[in-house]
Amino acid sequence: MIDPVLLRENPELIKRSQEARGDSVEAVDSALAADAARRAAITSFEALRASQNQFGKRVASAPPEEKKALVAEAQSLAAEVKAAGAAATDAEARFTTIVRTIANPVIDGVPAGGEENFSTLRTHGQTPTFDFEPRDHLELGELLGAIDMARGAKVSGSRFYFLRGIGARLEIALMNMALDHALSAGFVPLITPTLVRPEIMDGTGFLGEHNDEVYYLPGDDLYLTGTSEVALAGYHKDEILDLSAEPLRYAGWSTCYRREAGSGGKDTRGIIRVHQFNKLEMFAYVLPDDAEAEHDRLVALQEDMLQALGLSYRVIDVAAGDLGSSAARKFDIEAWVPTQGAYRELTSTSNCTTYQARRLDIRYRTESGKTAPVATLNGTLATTRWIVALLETHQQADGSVRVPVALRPYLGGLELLEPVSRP
RNA sequence: GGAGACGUCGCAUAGUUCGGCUUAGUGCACCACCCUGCUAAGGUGGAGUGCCCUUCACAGGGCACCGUGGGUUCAAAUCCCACCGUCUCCGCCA
Repeated sequence: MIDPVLLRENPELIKRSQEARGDSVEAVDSALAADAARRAAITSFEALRASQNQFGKRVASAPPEEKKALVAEAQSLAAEVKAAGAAATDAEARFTTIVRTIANPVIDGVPAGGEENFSTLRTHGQTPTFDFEPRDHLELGELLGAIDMARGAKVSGSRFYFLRGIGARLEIALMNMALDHALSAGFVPLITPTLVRPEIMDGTGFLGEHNDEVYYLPGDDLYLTGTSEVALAGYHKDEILDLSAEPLRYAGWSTCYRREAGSGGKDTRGIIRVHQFNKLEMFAYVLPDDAEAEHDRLVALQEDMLQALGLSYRVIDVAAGDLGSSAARKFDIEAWVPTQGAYRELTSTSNCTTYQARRLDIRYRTESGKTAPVATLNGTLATTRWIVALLETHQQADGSVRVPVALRPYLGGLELLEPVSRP
């Protein structure tokens, strides 16, 4: 949720952000009007309530023979209070409904516009070239006995798969490498719940524009999370954190579930876009003033990983219209996928500033002793999808795949993935 | 799944029987000051969260909050209902 004080004091800033995102600018004026109505309703309710409280004291201390008359008098006042209370509640709800449609104001420098309006911050590594016709990740995965899409579909439907043999080991290796990297950067590992309550899902902002993407279990009123960010953000819900010494940093390890509802026909081959995958996610709770520096730090950690794996990539500053409501800025790292001749997203890191924390009521104490919402940030450190870039980038003419040096310790020293005879 | 107990201001608790004397008492911890040659002990005072109003500000006033949400009532921590959570016992269990 945006800061209501900012809304009141600097609506123009929010309007500019809405404009850059391609979201409703009028929503800002509606929210201002709803805020004024809400405050007026609260004020009149509280005045009535105060007089009712006073009256209650008179009734309590009145002699029995006067009580009856006083009670009769109080009844009409009670009705007024009730009506005013209901009006205040309604006005509050209307304000909340409108204000929650307004996305986090983007940070200066974020490019305006939609998906294609990103700006490239930097690229790293030569895009790989081959003196043979490169195989795509699924063909390689099948040769290596690593990926089994057909049986995944048999058991669970399209966009499901089995990782087997070296494929399964590869994923575990990647996750462990990422975990070690996170540990050395001071992150606390957390294996998170993947089923969460509605208020947690809602608090993290995933029931808004991502609603169609989320698996829901009506029998239990629980949601399957599409990223451990949800549980990691919910972890400190309703708490006042001490961030004075240093930020709280967590590395969440979880399976992620996504319906991929709007992506029919897109990326149907292989494990690029699937309903279930594993991810190691970084999450940081920091003081608002430190958020941008932390954001840079998260990207740097991601780049370390991609560089260690010998992948060619670019870092992009995602355009305002492609941000998602909670993020004030988002950096994606996209790795080169040779057979697609394109960069594909491997990581994403968002600075949600105080937007997510305000909804989840996660605060810290300022120097004056007041409470204020913290800033939250999140970012990918490894996912199943990385296998795609890894296999394609390091493949050789015979279908074997070289293992990057940094990954070898996680595969028992294995240097080469070789085709198996019996897939 | 069944039966029962419980959920109060950071922690521990009182208050719930019989609704108003609760602006929720007490102890510990915390902060400030006082006192004592130092320390310990003691004394006095302060202190929660959110929102609204007045104010340049300092500050002041008000409303709400006793797990959450409803209800009854002139009035709810207290009565009623639902839900959530914790614990105990029983049942079930890949």
